[in-house]
Amino acid sequence: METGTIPTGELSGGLDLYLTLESGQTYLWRRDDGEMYSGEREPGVWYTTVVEGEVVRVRQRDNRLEWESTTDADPLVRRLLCLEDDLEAIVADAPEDPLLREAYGTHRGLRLVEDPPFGCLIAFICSAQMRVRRIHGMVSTLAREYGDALEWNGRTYHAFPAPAELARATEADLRDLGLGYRAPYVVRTAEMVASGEAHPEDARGLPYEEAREYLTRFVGVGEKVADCVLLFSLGFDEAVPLDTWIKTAIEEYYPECDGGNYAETSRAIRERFGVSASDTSADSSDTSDGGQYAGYAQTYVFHHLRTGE
DNA sequence: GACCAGGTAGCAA
DNA sequence: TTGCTACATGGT
Repeated sequence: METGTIPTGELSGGLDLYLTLESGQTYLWRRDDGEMYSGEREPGVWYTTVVEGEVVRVRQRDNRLEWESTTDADPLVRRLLCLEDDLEAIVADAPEDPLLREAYGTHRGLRLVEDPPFGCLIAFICSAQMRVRRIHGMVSTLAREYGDALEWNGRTYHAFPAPAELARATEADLRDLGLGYRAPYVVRTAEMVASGEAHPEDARGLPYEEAREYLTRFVGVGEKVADCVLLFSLGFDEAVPLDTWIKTAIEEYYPECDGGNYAETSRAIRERFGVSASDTSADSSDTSDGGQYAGYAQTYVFHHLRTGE
């Protein structure tokens, strides 16, 4: 077993592991006490995931992030939890806006995550019309039933299934596991990836809106789920998934951002939530749409409104 | 028993 | 394109 420690005081903007892993961004971690997404914070509890065949466990105690793993997981932990993001600057540069200020101010240390693309894709296909706790339950079930089991330190951990493993399932199988109408979406998308027809990773190099369009080719993936995959897996931190909570926020706080359809509303809210290019770069050759870090704002607002905390 | 949850596919106009 | 509606399931 390899272990390591990362002092969270050295991270810009700090880290709150509980908020980061239980704010509804990721469904690929499991809490040792089984109370993931119970809404109850459990200081010092271990969270585990399996990435690329390696078990990775993390916990936060005092001012340290401790990890243990089957491999040297320091770089992996930093990547999965976006520990290199300059969170202090992201918060400081965020637009002056009452709701954003309140959300950012209330949930210090909440970071984005960078999940493996396939697991993220399937998790958010499952997320349709579903509460976060049940999404986590579904993903855990898929891992238990179809994922590789790893024995380590006397415990069994299940990886999220590879595309080919999940593609072995039938629609009926997944309905029996409680996926409901999402069952055929999961099977067909797994088949698309397993066959090589398309892979969510292929969206990574594209311009943001093209990347979102690319992902909607997967069955069960519309614009909102595509935005989730872009934000929580593929590094598009300008993506703002327009879910029920954000739509409510737009109605109540930013009615002028309602463009009548997803694409236009998305543009407007990214502009509203993001750091404009001129704030972050003196280089006028930056051709991005702007809205940088709008996804951070989205994640804070989502968590803030959903939990009412 | 409604109502709702990190929506999407399929179809009509 | 835009605007319905059906779709599973479990919790409140």
